[in-house]
Amino acid sequence: MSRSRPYHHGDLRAALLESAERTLREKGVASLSLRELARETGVSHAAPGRHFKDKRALLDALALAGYDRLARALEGADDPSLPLQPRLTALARVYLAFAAENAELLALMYARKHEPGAAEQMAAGVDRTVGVFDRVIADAQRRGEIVEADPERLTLFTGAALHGIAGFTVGGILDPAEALGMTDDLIHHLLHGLRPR
Amino acid sequence: MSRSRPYHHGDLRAALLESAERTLREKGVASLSLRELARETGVSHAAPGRHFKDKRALLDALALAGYDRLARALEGADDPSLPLQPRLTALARVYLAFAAENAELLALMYARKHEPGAAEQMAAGVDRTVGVFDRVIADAQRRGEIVEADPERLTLFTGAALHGIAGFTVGGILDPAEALGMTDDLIHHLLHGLRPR
DNA sequence: CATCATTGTTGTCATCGTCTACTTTGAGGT
DNA sequence: ACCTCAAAGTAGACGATGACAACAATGATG
Repeated sequence: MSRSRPYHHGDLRAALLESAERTLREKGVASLSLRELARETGVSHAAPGRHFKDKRALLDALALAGYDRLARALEGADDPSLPLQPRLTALARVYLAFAAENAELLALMYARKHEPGAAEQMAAGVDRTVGVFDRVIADAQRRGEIVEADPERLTLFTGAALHGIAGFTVGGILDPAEALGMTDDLIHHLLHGLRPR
Repeated sequence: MSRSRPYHHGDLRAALLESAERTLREKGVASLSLRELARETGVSHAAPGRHFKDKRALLDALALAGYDRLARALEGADDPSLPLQPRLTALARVYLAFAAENAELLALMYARKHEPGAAEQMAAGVDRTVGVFDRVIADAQRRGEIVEADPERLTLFTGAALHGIAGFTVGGILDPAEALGMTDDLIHHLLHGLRPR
């Protein structure tokens, strides 16, 4: 007796998200279709509509989950007892590794277009990620390890340096492994500047 | 007598590209359809196929044109007689302004997926853009204005800082005007580092 | 002026996202 | 134990899209 799948899936929402992330990783966002997703999951083509109002809603959910994973990884890798340079280098490595392993997802996370409601949640995700770096900068400034200047701006610049390198790897301009390999150097130049001392 | 348009358009390819870029700027890449483009241009839905094998081929052409404009702007703004800091600041301003005015296009330019053939041309576009910064760094290093280190890597880091900020504005995290306003500061910190001297 | 590659056109196809109407299911109240 | 009913799934339809094929107009070249 082919015990055909029960009418109700159980946790279709999670299954869809999981399948979507795999497709995203393997074939890119362009070839991610709700119908194909439904097929893979063994439900009808309209079933995803019960859990995601839109295709964008699904992508937003994916991005949100991405922010959560990234923030967790960063928070887990932050050791406040370390001096500035090694502390920041460790975080940079985590960020660049995440970028290398989740290139398409990261693009989604930083994408402009979101569902009206999700924009705020997205901002929260950004804040949580940025928060880690904020603390590092603030701590360092308190210890006099960093120049006196608007800390928010310093965080932004630090983030920009990382995000820029990540963007190069995502775009295929830079090999991910190579990017990881130059992390030490990147943080060194960020802290010491390009000018001779 | 409605002198109906001649059978041959004259320069459909250029017209399509122009129309495509306007749509890209106004409504984003997601709502850019070949058929809609054909309608706007007053040709049949299959006509674009004569000039662009693919939708991606059109997007690639758009990106290529973008690289050309960006490189021109940078090359035009580079004044080799200036000392490092103002020279680099001027270039940074041009880059950030381009990013602000061509957000969607820039995303296309840095996109991963390109038509097999176009990838090399794309790389050439990157090289030309990077070349400007390469020269600045090399000149400065020759004059001792910059630390002794692999110049290619220094260029990469400089580009990363800029690209990161640009990415933030493209993603809507940072206001374009605000980004432009902090250009001086950005270059200052890039050159002098975050550590106190 | 005949030829014929270019550049258009029309028609068709599979796929997609979304909507609506219908069906199955199972949890909660009585 | 039964009823009710909202949640979650299904089937079918619609309009739009990208791609392709077969055909038609055009105009440059010989």
